[in-house]
Amino acid sequence: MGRTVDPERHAARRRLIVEAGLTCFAAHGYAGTSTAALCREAGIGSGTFFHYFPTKLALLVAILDLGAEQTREWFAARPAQGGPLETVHAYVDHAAAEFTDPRTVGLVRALGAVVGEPEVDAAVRRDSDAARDGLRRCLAEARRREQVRDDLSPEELASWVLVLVDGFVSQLATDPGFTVVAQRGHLAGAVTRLLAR
Amino acid sequence: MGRTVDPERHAARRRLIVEAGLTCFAAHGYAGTSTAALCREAGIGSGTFFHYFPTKLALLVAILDLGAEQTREWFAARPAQGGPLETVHAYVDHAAAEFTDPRTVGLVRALGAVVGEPEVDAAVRRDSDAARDGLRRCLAEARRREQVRDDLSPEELASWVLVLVDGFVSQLATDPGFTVVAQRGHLAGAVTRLLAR
Amino acid sequence: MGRTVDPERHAARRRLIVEAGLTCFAAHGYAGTSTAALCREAGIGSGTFFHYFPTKLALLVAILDLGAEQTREWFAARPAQGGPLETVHAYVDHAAAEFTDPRTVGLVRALGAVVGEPEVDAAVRRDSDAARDGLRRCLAEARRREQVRDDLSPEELASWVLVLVDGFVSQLATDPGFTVVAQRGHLAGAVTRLLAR
Amino acid sequence: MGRTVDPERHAARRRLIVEAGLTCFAAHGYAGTSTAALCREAGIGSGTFFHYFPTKLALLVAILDLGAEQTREWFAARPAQGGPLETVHAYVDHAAAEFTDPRTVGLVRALGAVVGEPEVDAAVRRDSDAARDGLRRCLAEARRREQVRDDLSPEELASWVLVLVDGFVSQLATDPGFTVVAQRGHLAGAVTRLLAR
DNA sequence: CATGAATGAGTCTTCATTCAT
DNA sequence: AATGAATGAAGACTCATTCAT
Repeated sequence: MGRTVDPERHAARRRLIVEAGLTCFAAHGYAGTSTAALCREAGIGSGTFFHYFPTKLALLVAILDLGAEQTREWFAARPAQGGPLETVHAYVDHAAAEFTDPRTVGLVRALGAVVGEPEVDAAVRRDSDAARDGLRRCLAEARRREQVRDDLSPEELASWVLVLVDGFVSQLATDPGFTVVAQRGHLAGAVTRLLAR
Repeated sequence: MGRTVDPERHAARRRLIVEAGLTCFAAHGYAGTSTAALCREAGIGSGTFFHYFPTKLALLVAILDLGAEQTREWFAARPAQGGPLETVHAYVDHAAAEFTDPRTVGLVRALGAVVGEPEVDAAVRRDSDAARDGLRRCLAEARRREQVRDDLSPEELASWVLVLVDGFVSQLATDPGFTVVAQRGHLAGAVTRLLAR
Repeated sequence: MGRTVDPERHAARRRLIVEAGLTCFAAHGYAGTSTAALCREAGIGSGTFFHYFPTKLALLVAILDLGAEQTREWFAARPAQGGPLETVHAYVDHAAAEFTDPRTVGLVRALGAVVGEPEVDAAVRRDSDAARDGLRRCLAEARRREQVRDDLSPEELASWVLVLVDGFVSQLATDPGFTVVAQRGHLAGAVTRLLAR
Repeated sequence: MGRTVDPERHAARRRLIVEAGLTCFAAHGYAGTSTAALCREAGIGSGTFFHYFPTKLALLVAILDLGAEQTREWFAARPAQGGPLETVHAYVDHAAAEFTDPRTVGLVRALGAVVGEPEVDAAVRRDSDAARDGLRRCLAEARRREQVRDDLSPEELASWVLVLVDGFVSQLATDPGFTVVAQRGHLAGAVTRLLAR
C-alpha cells in the first residue's frame, strides 16, 4: 500500500553523494577524506550516507564505475561514419578537456591511497579498459585503412595513446608550468607523431 | 662512558629505515602502512623510529629527496662530451629500468594518499624538478645543435619527455598487458618521434 | 473511507511479530538482533514494527509476558481433582517438552543481554513467578497430604523444583552430550528424589 | 640494551583489566558494557586496553579461561586420599560460595549476549568441561566404591550435579526470596539425594 | 494503516606520537 | 641510543527510532 519509493529521488540523492565524493576525494585524497567530511559536503547525515553506500570504498568504486560508463557511452555515441583516427583524436581531446576540471586530476592521485584493495583495483581496471577498448577498436580500423604504423598491435597502440593521456595528467599534477590550456594543442600533435607510419 | 656517537652507524640505520619505508609504502601505500609495520620491517622499536624521523610523513619526504638526489647525481655523472640527445635517451632508459623494481611503481601510487600535504607536494616538486632540470639542460644544448624540434621550448620538451616517462609508469600500474620488458624498447622510439624536428 | 480497524487483523499481525522476535532473539540473542532483521523475518517494514511495539525492548517483554500467561493458563487448565504431585510432575515434563524447541533454550540465553533493564527484570520475575506460584500451590496441597518432605516450605520446594528445571536448560545449552531426549526421563526421577520425605 | 619489559607489571595490569571486565560485564552485561566504560573502570586509556586485548570479546574469553583454569587448579589441589564423594560435595559448596560474589551470577547472565560467537562458545565449553571433568573423575571413583547410584554413567552424574549448580545460580538471579545464605545448605542435601543409590 | 528514507548518537577499534626507563 | 608501554583523538560504521507520504 504505502508507496514511499521515489526512484528518481533516490537516484538524485545518490548522484548528490557521488558528486560530493568526487569533490572531496579530489581535494584531500581518499584517506584524507573522512565520511564526516563527505556528509558535510553532501549536506546529509552520516546514517544517510551508509543508506546509499555500504562503505566509503563503495563510493569510490561507484565514482570510478560512473567514469567507465561515461567513457563507454562516449565511444558508443560516436558516429560510425567518422574516420577512426578522428575518433582517437577526439577522445584524446575530450580527455584533455576533462582535465580542465581539477577534480579529475585530483581523483587520479587519490586512487593511490587504495592500492591493493581488490575492489578498487578491479574498478580502475574497468575504467582503463573502457578507454583502451574504445581506442583499440578505432586503431584496428585505422590500421586496416593503413592510416597508422603497423609495427605495434592495435592493443599496444591504444596503450601508448593512454601513456600520453595519463602522462599528461601526471604533468598537470606535478609541474606548475605545465597547464591544460597551453599544452592541450601539443597533445594532439604528440598523438599524431606517436601513431604515424 | 665514552660516547659512541658513531655517525656511520647512524647513517646506516637511517638508510635501513628508508629502505623499509620504500618497501612498505610501495606495497601497501602510505596510509596503508602503519608505523608499527614500518618498524617491524626495519627490525627496530617504535621509539627508535622517531629518533630518526620526527614524523611518518618525514620518512616519505626523505625517500623522495633521496630519489631527487640520485637523479641529480645521475645527470652530474654523465660525461660532458656525450651528445645531449644520447643523455636524454639514456635517462629515459634508466628510468624505465628503475620501473623494473615494482617498488618504484608502488611508490608513485602511494603518493596519491598524501595529496595536499605541503611538505610532500614540495618534495614531489623537487623530485620532478631534478629530472626536468637535467633534461632541460640536455634539450637546450640539443636544440642549439638543431637536433630537436624548435616549436617548443627546452623546458616544454623536458616536460613532454616526462609525460612519456610518467605515462609509462601509469600504464605499467593499470594495464596488465603492458609490461616493462615488452614496451621498454618502444619508449625510446616514442621519445625520438616526440622530439624529432 | 470507512476505517477498517480490524482488531483481529491487528492481533494476528502482533502475534506474527512476536513469533518473529522469538525466532530471532533465540537465534542471535537480543543485542545480536537488529530491528531490521526482525522486520525482515516478520515480512514488514520498519515503520510498521513501531506501530505495534514502541521499542525493541517492549517486544522482548511481550514475549516474556506471553510465556508467563501461557504458564498461568497451563496451571489453570489443570483439573482440580488430579493429585497435586502429579501436576508438579506434569509441569516439569511439560517444561522439558518445551525445551525440545531450540528457540526456548535460545531465548533463555538471550535474556542475559539485557541484565539490569528494569522492565525486563520485572517481566522475567513475572515469568518465573507464574511457574513458582503454580508449583507452590500444588506443593502446599501435597504437603498437607504429607506427600512431600516438610523441612522446606512449599515456596522453597517450588524454587528447588525450578532449580532442576532451569539447570536442565542450562545443561542443554552448554553440554553437547546432554540432550533432551536422553535426559528428560531422569528429570522426573530427580524431582522425585528432591521432594521425597 | 633497553630492557623496558617488566613481565610482572604486564601481568598485573592485565589482571587489573580482567578484574574491571568481570565487574562491568556482570553489572551491565557484555553488550551493555562499552569499551569506554571498561577503561574508565580500569583507570586506563582506550589505547591501553587494546594493548592488552585485541578485542572486547577477547577480554570475555580471557575471563572465562581464567575461571576454567581456576576450576582445574581447584580439582588438582584436592588431596588424592580424600573420599571422592567428599570432593564432589566440597566442589559444590565451593561453587555455591563463589556465588556469594554477585559478579559471578552476573557474568553467567552476561554470556547470553554473545550466543553464537564461536570463540566464546568454545570458552564456555572449556569452562564447563573443566568442572564436568573434575566431577566425572570423582564420580567414577565413587561408583567403583559403590557410593553412588549406578543407573547413570559417571559422565551423566557429573552433568546432573551441574544441573543443580547451574539451576542454583539461575534461581539466585531470578528469585528474590532465594538467597545463597539460606539455601546453600540445602544444595548439599539435594546433591546427596540426587546421587544416592 | 503501512512504509522506508533519514537521522545522529554511540560503538569498537586504529595509530601516530610521547616518555620513563 | 634504544625501547615499547601508554595515550587519546579520530575514524568508519551500526542501529533504534522518527516522520512525511
